[in-house]
Amino acid sequence: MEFTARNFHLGHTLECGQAFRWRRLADGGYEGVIGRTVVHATQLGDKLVLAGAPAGTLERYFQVHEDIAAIVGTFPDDPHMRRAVAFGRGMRLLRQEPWECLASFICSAAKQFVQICQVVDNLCRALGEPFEAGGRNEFAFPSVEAVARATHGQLWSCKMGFRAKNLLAAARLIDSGKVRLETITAMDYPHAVEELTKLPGVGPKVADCALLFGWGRQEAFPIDVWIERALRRLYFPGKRRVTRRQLVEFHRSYFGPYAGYAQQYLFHYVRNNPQSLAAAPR
DNA sequence: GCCCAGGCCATTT
DNA sequence: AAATGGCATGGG
Repeated sequence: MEFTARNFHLGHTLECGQAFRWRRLADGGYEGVIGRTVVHATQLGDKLVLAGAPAGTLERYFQVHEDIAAIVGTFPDDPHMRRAVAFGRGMRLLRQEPWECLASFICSAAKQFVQICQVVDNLCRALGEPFEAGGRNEFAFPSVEAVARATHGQLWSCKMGFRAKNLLAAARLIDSGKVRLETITAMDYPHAVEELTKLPGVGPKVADCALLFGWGRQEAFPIDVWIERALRRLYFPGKRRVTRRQLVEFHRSYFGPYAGYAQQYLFHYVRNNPQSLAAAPR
């Protein structure tokens, strides 16, 4: 499957920390699992070659239709966002399967990207549906039911530590119908957050990640330690006692209709350029 | 050994 | 509303 996609940067897209099942191959391409398929992705300029899954699946997952230039054009025009956009040019948000995204981010709390990938891989090998691809055994991301029926010990052995009991309890709440992920789509943003945060291990940050990367909700603006640092040091330089509430008010009024996108560009930038936070540039 | 990592939660001020 | 400590694990 071949697409012509302008303003598309596969590397930034797959390595900016939004998805955890991709690995970079020696030839510069990427390989990852979407549903029950292994997908191979490579890029040469505007030419994007995606193989291994039906075209519709790939178009949706990679959001091929999105006009990144137009989205980036809505960002506030300030020095920090200009640098973030210059650094991550072509990065786009994926549309992941909501449960997989939610469960992965439950496992992400206070862990680094590489570690999260390892835990997610452990989880898939332990509880995911096996399938064969290219002569190799691969594993789908485990279903809600598979996780709900697992034992605490099985999750524990995936090296997710204290997150194990949260993931197990969350899967059981969803499996029993007490929290219904299918209802999230129709909810407005505040209700969606309220519903997701009923799940143990899901606070505002994890809920925002799931809503942004799984449900495509642009109002979602995950505030992790890096984004909090970025907001404070870049947009409130030198000010003491900036409250959480002020940060939320600021980002909701400042970043525009694609705030979630802006957040990801900023995150990717500061995460890979820590010096950008050392002394606030003007 | 220490500190921190794409947090959350209960408890305390 | 904000601070604090606990919760597991691994890397610098």
